[in-house]
Amino acid sequence: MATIKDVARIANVSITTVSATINGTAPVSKALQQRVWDAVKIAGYHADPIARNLRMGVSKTIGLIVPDIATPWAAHLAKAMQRALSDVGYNMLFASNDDDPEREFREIELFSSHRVAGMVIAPTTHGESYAERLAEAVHTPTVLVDRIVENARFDAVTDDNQLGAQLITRYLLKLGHKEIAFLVGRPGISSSDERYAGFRETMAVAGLPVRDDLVRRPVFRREHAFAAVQQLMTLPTPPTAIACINIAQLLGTMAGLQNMGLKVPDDVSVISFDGFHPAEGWQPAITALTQDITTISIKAAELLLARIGGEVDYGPRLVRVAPSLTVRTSCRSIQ
Amino acid sequence: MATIKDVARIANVSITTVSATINGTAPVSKALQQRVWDAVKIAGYHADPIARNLRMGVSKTIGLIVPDIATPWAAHLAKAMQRALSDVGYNMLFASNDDDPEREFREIELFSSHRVAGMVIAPTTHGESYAERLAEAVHTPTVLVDRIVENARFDAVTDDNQLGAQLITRYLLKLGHKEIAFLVGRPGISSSDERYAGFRETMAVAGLPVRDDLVRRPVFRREHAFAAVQQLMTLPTPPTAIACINIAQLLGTMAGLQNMGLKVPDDVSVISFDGFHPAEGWQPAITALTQDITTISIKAAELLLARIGGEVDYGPRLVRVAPSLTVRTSCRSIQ
DNA sequence: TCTAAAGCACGAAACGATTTGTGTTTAGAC
DNA sequence: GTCTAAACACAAATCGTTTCGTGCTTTAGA
Repeated sequence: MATIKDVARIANVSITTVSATINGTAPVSKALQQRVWDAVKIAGYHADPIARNLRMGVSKTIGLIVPDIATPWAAHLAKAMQRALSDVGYNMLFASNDDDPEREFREIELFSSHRVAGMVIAPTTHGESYAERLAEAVHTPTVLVDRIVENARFDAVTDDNQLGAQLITRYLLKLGHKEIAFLVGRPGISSSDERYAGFRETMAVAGLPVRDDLVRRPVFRREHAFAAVQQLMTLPTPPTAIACINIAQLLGTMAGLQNMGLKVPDDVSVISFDGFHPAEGWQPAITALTQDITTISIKAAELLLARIGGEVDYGPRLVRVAPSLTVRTSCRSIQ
Repeated sequence: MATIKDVARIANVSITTVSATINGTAPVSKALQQRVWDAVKIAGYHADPIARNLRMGVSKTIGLIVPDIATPWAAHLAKAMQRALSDVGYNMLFASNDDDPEREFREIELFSSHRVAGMVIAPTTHGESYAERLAEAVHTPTVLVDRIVENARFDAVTDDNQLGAQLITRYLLKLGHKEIAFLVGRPGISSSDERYAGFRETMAVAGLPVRDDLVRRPVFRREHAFAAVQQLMTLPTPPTAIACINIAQLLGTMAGLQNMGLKVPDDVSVISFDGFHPAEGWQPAITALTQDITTISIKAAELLLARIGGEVDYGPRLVRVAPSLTVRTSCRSIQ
């Protein structure tokens, strides 16, 4: 590969001049600039990012860390993020950690040692004093997405869960549902907590009670939801609708209902906070919130680039992205 | 951060000795080794990968390039690949290119400039003289996955498409289907060609003709499949089963059938080469081939690491991974 | 006891870029 | 026709490693 030295030799100038020309960091006469650029073309020169990185202490790379890259949500985020960032000259490193905080922190360490310019993290938020550990581990511009970390000093982009809960709850109420089962996720996870709180609030506003026996928790794995559904549907007064916090729950719920021979929405309505619709042609089509992952990515990229640019004097920022309710056919009207 | 210099100072030895101790590249007396390791611990030293990379010309990083990271297939591959490689101390860079060869080659360039130790590429295989371009662009150990590039000088891991075609065709025949529609993909894409060839062969072996009007091509986007289905199902003698090469086709097919008010499998059976089953509880559950992505990843990692290790004297290797047929409920027996 | 070989430690030179400090022109003002 | 400041070009230092070449100590064998 051609080095800056080769270019200098071809253009018959010093290395310094080549660098100054390319980066525009110092005045260079028009004539020499031309010679340099010609030489660059001849040599087919591209500055070596590694050497530049070593000298400058920072790279044109962003690290993305998600709990599970194999989920549609994370895959979409990765794609959208990459698009948003490659446009401005960044490339991406990514890592997936199976929701294991230990692996997560190892990945942060790894990215840091590679001197990434910034990170986007969908945090696991598990383990004790998570916020402190995170603050200690991260020394580079970083924006958190999806889940909220209490007391974190980072910018964050997340769903407007309160709005989401309102949309879902009001929709069910409008259809005439009053006995609504709610599957709460892992305690301490912001999305779960906020969604549940929003649900209770909306029910309260409507003057309706929330039956304790219809709230199940913690339910954050398929099997939990599977089991919870069995119990719910054998109650003396079973729910007429089930609200799922996330996809794992939804999958467990559907499997559980099928296992009991119950049909959606004939026997019970199902709604989900986390969009999951395989495609046209499959039944049931789940009525669910749709997250605007593209917007989330763009917002996250904006926040991150601002921090990297260093032209910010504000504290941690929290951006809420509004979800929308996509009505399909998994909820029926009961009058 | 602590540098090797700090460690040397603390241990009161030269930088050379520290490096030799850590990497075991030169003999160091027991006593000094101890001092060095102690100093390493005290300083909390980790060798800077960037500096090492610059000096050695290679990094402990593998690049993964796929057409679309948002597909379940690619997401799984990414995850499995990362698991297989992080175990042996590698980390991953990844990129997604929307099946656009230009972006693909830019990504190869990018990875090369970052001096990745090797690459795993699910090639787009589009454009003229693709193999040549690839050979010219890639100068580092690389293994191709999924699609086959004719005349490529790289190791490759791909499905055993012939076996897959046999499994699918025989299964349909066993159920009594004789009028089988086949949606062929983009011409020149190995997986598509091989699958179609395998289908014809199996039909021939069974002594059955392949009706020309039931073979549709090229069909590689949803809309194509959507349109193809409309035509197929309005033929005087419509097919009793439709075989889809990939997920895009399957989705288009299902949408098309729904659009016509046709039920699967009551009105027509559907089978796919590319596994797609949303989850338990959804209908129809598509009978499809299941690829063993974990095995593919492990094989790819093996081939790649062998090349990186440099202890190989063999030419390009092609590993075929056998798919299995997962029977669900989208095909009915017709007698 | 002497010599050759092996073992061990180190200084210095890479790797390929950016940046600092220094010196040399050139242009404009008086 | 000086003088001053701005413009311009360059050599050398630097980032944190690995590695080559050199020389000093041992140790083993004759």
